[in-house]
Amino acid sequence: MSRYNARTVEPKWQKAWDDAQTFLATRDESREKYYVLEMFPYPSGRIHIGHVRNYTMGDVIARYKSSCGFSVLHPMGWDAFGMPAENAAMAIGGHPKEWTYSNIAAMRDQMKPLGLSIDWTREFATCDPEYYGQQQALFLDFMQKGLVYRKNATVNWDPVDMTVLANEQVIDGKGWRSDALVERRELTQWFFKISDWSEELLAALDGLDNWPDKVKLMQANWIGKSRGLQFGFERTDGGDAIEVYTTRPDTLMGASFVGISPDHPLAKELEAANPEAAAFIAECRKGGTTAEALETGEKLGFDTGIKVKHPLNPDWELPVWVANFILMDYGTGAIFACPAHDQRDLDFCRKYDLPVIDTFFDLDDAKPVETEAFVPLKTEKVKWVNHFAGLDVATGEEAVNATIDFVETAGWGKGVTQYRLRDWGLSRQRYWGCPIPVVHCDDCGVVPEKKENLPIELPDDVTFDIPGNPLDRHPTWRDTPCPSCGKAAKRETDTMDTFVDSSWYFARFTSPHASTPTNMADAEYWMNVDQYIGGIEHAILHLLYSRFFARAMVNTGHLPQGAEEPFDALFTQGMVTHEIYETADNNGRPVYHLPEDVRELVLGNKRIVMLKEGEQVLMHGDKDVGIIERLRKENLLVKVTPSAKMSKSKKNVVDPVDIIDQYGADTARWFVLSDSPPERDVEWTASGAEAAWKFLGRVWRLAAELGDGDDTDLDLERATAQAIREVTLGIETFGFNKSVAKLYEFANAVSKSKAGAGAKRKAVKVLAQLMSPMTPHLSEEIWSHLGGEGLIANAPWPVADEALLVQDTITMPIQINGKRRGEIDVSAEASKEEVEKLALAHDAVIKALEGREPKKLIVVPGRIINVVI
RNA sequence: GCCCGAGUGGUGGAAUGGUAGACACGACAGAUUCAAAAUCUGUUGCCGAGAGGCGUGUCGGUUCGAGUCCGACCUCGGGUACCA
Repeated sequence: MSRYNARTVEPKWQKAWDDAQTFLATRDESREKYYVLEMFPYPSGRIHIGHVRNYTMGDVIARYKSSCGFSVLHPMGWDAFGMPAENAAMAIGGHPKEWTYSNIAAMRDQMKPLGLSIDWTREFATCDPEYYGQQQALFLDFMQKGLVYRKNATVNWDPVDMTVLANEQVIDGKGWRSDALVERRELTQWFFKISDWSEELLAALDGLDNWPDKVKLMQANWIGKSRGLQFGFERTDGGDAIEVYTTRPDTLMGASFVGISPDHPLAKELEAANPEAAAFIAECRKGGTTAEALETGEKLGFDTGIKVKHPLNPDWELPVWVANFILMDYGTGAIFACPAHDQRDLDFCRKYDLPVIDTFFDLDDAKPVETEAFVPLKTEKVKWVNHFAGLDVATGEEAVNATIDFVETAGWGKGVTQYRLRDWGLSRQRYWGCPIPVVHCDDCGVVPEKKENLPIELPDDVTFDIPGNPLDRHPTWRDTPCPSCGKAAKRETDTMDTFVDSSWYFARFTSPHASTPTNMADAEYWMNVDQYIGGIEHAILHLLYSRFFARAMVNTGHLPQGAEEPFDALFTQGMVTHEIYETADNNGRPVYHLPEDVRELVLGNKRIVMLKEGEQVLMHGDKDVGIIERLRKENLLVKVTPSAKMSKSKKNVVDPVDIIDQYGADTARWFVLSDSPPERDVEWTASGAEAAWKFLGRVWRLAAELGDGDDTDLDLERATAQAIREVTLGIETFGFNKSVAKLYEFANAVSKSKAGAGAKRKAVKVLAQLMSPMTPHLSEEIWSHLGGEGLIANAPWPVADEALLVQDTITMPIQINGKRRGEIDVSAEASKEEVEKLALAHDAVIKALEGREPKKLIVVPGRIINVVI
């Protein structure tokens, strides 16, 4: 009896699947299709345990659906453009292209041994000219439909490196390399008109029945539909009125000042004319562009000296301030502040000594606002003070509507629906991305490139020794004749946001080598993605952009009608987290280390984590308290920060290759599916892999030691039927951990059963089948050992015998006052009255009643009995 | 700051508003062994000798009955438009 040897068994079955082209996706009109897709990975160079978890889940679905008779599409590719490749080129030399393709090769080599049921003939990388050339064709078609335009937008500008920084590269408002204070600077950028679809993208969320509610809620909040009032404040100096947008027009009587964004046209006028204003606005431009930086930073204001008239009382003048927390992108870039009912406005007014005026109170507590703004829910009734539209007691919602009606009738403002969603800025001043296929001509202006000239390929002869975009300083790449007039002209040097690459790859997989972005017949057959699987971190941007792209592609004839929502069902799996190990460089900035590069020792009750090299600093068997000091001096002492999402930049990643080498792919697969519910984050620890391995060994022995026979066993048949039902249910509801638990139970039941070999044989064959989506190699081996026909991968999914699932007696717990005090066995057909009678005859009930009548007797059929005394 | 989640034994976790802790890890005890590994069997939420009591982040509420529903809070995680 040989031991199960994954090292020889796994490659054997992988070769068998390859030879039989088991996972080749074919457009078979006679069969129903099933498209399962996991979010494709960024080729960082190594797969991590999170990838294994993600792709194993998709593989379980793909293999299960295939067993159920579907024609399955399960592709894989690489989200290959992006900053890390350029960073690597800067840090270690070399070229982003070589770095990326060698990473892809390495990761493919690490993934293949997992035995995933992927159709590798469809593989592509977004940095393949064949792919990004088609993306450029899409861009041109979008452009022709008016879905692309240019406007100014702010970027993070590093004044020392003279380059644009990504938000991630701005640390505490400073450039990551130069350490210089970052400035907000305006650049002309390319945009997709996603805002044309704001209402549509919001409304269509309702139809996404198989998406998690939390994702739909996040997207709805992100789109941020609001109804408010827009009107102008007349200036006392006769200048242009200041248009404001407010979602709380009902608080107009509590207005304290009018605030404008530092990027507001009026602010720019003042900047040119008034040195004090210019100094303040320069101050506002310091720091990064993120909403988080703006919201959490200190709120600063500047009194322009300009006054406006209150629209309801021409004698009431309000000052105009420039305030750094007002966004030019939202509404009109100007607001009025009502400090009594907005905490941020209140803090600002207290700081600059501006008035605070209450406009409404709690129904039974008319307490003036001091340091805490009164901000009840908009659905809560409040008591108004002198409301101009004649309100007394009303909710905020009613008040807003009444106010808009009042103002519209009076004619000095109008109700406006706004969306928070902004157009998608896709320009990046970087090399390693898809070139934007347009040409700048002195005579013709901005001209789209001709489709026959696509792909516009990136030049290979570039260097990364100095900061900035290598395309800008390339000697010849920019030079090209104008596609319109033929005169010498210059190429656009901006490349596309990598979110563009990932916004249509799912469509490209349906026909990955077509000479147009998609092939309609293939797209018609394979779209939509039936099950999309990926991280919750993509809940907003990637998924929203993809929804927009699908609409734009339907609009431009690249996808069929009905593909507007490209993902029928979405599952967001949790992240695999790990502690972060950190030391500091000479400038005190953090340096991160891989888990495999640190060592841990326990000194008394203290856990010390150090770099691997630290072992040399220590003496053999060192228990000295001076260790910490010595390690600190050598900068080998590691600071441990709590678990976070595994990310290459923080280096808190675990290499699954070790587990695969040691135990095999099936163990790794079984391990990542066990225990943790797929949607929840899981803290990675090394223990557990061994347990998975032991279990698989047990299942193998169970099969290998079986004799022959034609006996049957009713208990085993019952257990089999139950296992089929539960495991199937687990797979269909993404409860893989529950399927795994059920399989443990089933395997234990078989191994403990006293039934004959024939009965056990039947049970083990089903066990192998039920395990096959999770541990495909072991299952094939058992299947072939037990004389199963063909590949288990091609065997139809087992069906439970319903008759065996019916129970004739039920155990019902008896509660007394909600606490469990006993149980009774009743027939499944027992009437409520019979159950009541049996319950009242139970010892514990008689004892508790002491001869009295129960106050209440609750019988939930088949469930529980509660006696209330 | 704002939006969205999560919190249950020593650990990962299970539980259509209906027996809290399924299943597994670990630990402990035993069998086997010259011994160990492997394997197998059993015990294992906490307090208590026991009867019993207490237990799902904290506080409050709804209910015959709350891990589950509602309100407030605490902690951790994700997103926050140039990380992917």
